[in-house]
Amino acid sequence: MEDVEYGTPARIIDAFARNLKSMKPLLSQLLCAAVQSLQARGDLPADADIGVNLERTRDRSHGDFASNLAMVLCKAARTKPRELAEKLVAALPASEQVSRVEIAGPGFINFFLSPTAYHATVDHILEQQAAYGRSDLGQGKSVQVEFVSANPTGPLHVGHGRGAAYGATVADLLEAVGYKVHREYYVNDAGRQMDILATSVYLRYLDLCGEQLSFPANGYKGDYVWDIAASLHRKHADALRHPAATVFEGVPADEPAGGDKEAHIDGLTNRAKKLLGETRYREVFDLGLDSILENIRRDLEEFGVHYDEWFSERSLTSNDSVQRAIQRLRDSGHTYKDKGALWFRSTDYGDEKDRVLVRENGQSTYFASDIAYHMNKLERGYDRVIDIWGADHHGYVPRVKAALEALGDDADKLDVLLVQFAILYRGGEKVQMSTRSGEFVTLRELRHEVGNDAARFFYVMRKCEQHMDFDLDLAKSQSSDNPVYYIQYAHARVASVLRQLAEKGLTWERANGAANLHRLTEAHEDALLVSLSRYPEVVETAAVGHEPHQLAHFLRDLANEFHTYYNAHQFLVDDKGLRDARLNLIQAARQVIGNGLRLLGVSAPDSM
RNA sequence: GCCCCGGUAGCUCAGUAGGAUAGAGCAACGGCCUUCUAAGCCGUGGGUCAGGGGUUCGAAUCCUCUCCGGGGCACCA
Repeated sequence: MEDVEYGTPARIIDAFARNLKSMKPLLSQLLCAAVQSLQARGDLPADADIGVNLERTRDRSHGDFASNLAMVLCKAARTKPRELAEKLVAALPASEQVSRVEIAGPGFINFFLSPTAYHATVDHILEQQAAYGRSDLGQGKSVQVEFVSANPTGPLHVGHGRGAAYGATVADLLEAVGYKVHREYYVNDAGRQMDILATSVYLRYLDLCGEQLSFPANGYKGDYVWDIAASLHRKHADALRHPAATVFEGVPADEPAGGDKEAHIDGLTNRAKKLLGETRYREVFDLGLDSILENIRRDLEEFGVHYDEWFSERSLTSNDSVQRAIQRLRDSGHTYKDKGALWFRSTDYGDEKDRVLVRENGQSTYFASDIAYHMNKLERGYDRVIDIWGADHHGYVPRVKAALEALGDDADKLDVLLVQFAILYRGGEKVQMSTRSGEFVTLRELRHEVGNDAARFFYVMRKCEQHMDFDLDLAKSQSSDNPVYYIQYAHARVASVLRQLAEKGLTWERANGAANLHRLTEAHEDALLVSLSRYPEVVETAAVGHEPHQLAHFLRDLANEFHTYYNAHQFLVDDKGLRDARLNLIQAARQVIGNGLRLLGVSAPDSM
């Protein structure tokens, strides 16, 4: 290691730095200036690509930030990395925020920040409060985030919960870093599954009327179907009743009777439509749709997951979007007819096989609706479109992208984020679930069991492509083993200290604390200061990478540093200067923990 | 068969666009409460980063092959 004298003061850069909310951009500016001056002297080619080259050090002896710039650019400069590093360091403008610069190892440039820089962070946090950590990285670009979008054929279950928590947090993170976010739920309010729901409701209704019938193998068997049927019966009494024998007349046999369960349920749907007539059938259908959708909305709302728009699939048919999308694909020559169906030649765009747009029976497919929906999204002019799907839909990605390309749209504007399943564990045992039989744990049951805070946090604790083991016992436990309580407790502890202060008849003077920040020289205080200054970087990384787990882990670490500090040092000391400085620091910690938890949709209580 | 995701400490997982000695929490073991909440803190042990080969100054990270686990391959939604 060696110290190198570096350049002339550049007041412009420090003036700029005072307006910055975090330190990393300042150092990037300094490095840029150094590169430019080497370029001006001809020591570096003018087209040298700088890129991202600044990172937090893992080891404090390497300073606060390290840059591998010299190693990256040494080929272009045709010099050894360490020689280039020395030239770069010599060309670095001076800054109040930087106390020392070192060259180390193969050619790392290590930056040691001055205590002033960290003290400025505390001031920033206390001034900006809830705004600390927000940025304008996204520059107001618009992004649409579609998530959950579960079929309204039953209540949300724990699998949807992960998509809900993940999607909501990704959306909030993007908003925090300056994107204009539109949150949307795509309501599959058309199609065969909804017909099956309507038929299931109707059959349960007939049962309530006193008809004897055997419920179809492929019908929806959940209790909520009985509830909807009961509403239907309250409203219409026996007015919609037809003899079971009439309803089942001419319907193909069900599976248990050696028939085809699909043909059986479709046959029942057709009978229901015929016997009830268009209007009354639609009434049954809409009663099912509306009550389930209302249930889903309430569930998500209670979970702290809010939407700007509930987009109806049916609207795509009624306003001819589907027809228009299909027509555009036909006009551009990407379709063909085969076996009575209209096919989209998605294999031209890398899909495994071609896909049907319009079935032999004249009905357009779900895929056709989805093309129209994505066409609609892009027509609305978003800069980016994000779809969050369950991992079981991954095979669907290539064909949607293929369709967008065939339409002449920019498929790269679409990001599809796939969320893996969550497996629940209770008492060390896997909780068995089966959607078919209607035996699944609902999101509501989960929320009631472990609480919203734990559920939100646990769902985003793992990166989305990881299969997740959700430990219900841990989520419920009120101990330090539970990261949610651990973090919330740190927040509450600060509030508690301030209450103690008041009880002792003392007051906290922020300005005095700010003037005494140089008294914070303990190793624990230093560690806390570093973490607090990292927060904006963490939010940006988490937002840009769609990785809420980064924030969850950061908060756990920050809470740990706070608890460690709490145990090692008394805050409410007699020395007023030191006391106020410490109060500034821990209040800043409370603010950052609170800001982070809010982004994750978790509450930050002042007492527990 | 083809495609996607994963394989890091006994368990659950991080590892920030290849970087410096691979980390955390549980679990195990040993300590710390007359003092701001012990819902907390400190210490100890623990690793063939699934395995082989390659790319380069440098690989848990990139390429390739093999093995293991999960998921997907509809004129369903």
